[in-house]
Amino acid sequence: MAGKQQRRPSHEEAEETQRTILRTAQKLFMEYGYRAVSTRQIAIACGLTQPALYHHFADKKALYAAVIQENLVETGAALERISRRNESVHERLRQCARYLLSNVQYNHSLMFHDIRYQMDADVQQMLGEAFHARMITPLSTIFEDGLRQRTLRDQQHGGVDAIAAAYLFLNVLERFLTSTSYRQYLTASATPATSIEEAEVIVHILLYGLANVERACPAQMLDPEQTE
Amino acid sequence: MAGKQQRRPSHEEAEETQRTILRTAQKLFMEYGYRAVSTRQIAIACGLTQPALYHHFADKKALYAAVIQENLVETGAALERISRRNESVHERLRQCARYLLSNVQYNHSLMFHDIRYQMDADVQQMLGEAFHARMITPLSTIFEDGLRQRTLRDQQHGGVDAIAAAYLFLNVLERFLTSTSYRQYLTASATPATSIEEAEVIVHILLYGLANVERACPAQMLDPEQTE
DNA sequence: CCTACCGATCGGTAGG
DNA sequence: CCTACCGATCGGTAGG
Repeated sequence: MAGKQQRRPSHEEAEETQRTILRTAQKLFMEYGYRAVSTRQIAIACGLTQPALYHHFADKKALYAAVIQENLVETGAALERISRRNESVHERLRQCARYLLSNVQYNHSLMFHDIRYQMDADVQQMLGEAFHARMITPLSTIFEDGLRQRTLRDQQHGGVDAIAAAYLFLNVLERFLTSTSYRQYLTASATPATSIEEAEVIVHILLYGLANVERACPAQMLDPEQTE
Repeated sequence: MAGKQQRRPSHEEAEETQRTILRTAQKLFMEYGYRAVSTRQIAIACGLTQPALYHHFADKKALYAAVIQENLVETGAALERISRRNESVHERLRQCARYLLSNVQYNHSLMFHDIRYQMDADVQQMLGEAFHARMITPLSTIFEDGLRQRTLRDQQHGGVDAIAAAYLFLNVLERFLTSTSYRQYLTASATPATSIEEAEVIVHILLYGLANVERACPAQMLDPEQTE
């Protein structure tokens, strides 16, 4: 197992190959989805033959799980770092939004769909926990700070709990990503925002909403009079 | 072509079969995605053999396009009806949210991904235009009313244009759908909201945000001082 | 609308 | 890490 002369790759080479596979597979899986990417496609993009992949990963599912896991760890580290900074809730959310808009190219919905429908139950469980620990937890600590400081509404005043806020934040972020891509291929409408501007708009809307506060009072809206 | 005795199905039977195929295919495509559903799976669920599908639809892509088209027309009719009512922006958005939460079981991200990566260019174009006409246009007319009345912020005051607002609305809606399903299988956290309650929460957050307005003033946030 | 069948492609294995 | 190859399944067609 220690590495033969020339035919067999050295330990370092094998490790580098593995990193190449992970990086390549990530790009393909995140763009096209699990089923739409074949093992041959990944291998060829890495300069390998298809069976060579099975030297590094047990099967296609294991490769996919490794890709997601690696991604969550990396993104999670960044979000945790930001969430611990000594800055306002608004500023930390803005920084998280910037990070995610710049560095996360994948579609969370697609990823979750693949995890749910293509992975086995044990892997689903594992990746679900990793997602919660790496993405939801750091974001929700920021929202908890806001709830504690009362700069955010609690559930009695039209707000949501910190966990739900974290999900909402991710959803709004992704939404913007997707809506610009809709628009690009639908009408090529002008949306020239940079990630920084986009992050600010998203956080602003999430915190303050679309309503003109001079005109409408949020408090009165909490008791809907179910008229159909 | 006028309909043979017993072997060949009558015109009416053929039409009913076609409706059955559309309904069945819709359920499967919307849940699992285009590639994950085989033509045999659809046929068996309809009580047919796989080649029989090709009597009603040219190929799998044409069937998928017909499913999406039918769906957009139906949903679009409901949204147009609501958008023309003589009620407040808030109330109409609430009703749209209720309708979509109750009647639209599909994942827009998945649908768009499939349209983008599995359909041919001409079908992409057609479905993209249908989506804009049936879903975005009715929603954006409601937001336009709000902008005209100045109950919604314009772009100079931290708002977005009516089209972007419509996309955002759909995104937030879908987000909530997805977040509850994340939570169901992640931690089984308590989120017992009905569609009606959920619709109200979503519209409220979209209009008024998560911030506690007694504490924070949205206006001052419009000039971000790019500190990293 | 069915039986029978095709070529292509898939994930994965044998064996070196 | 390659060559050679397998069984399964896919979308689609022929022909009645």
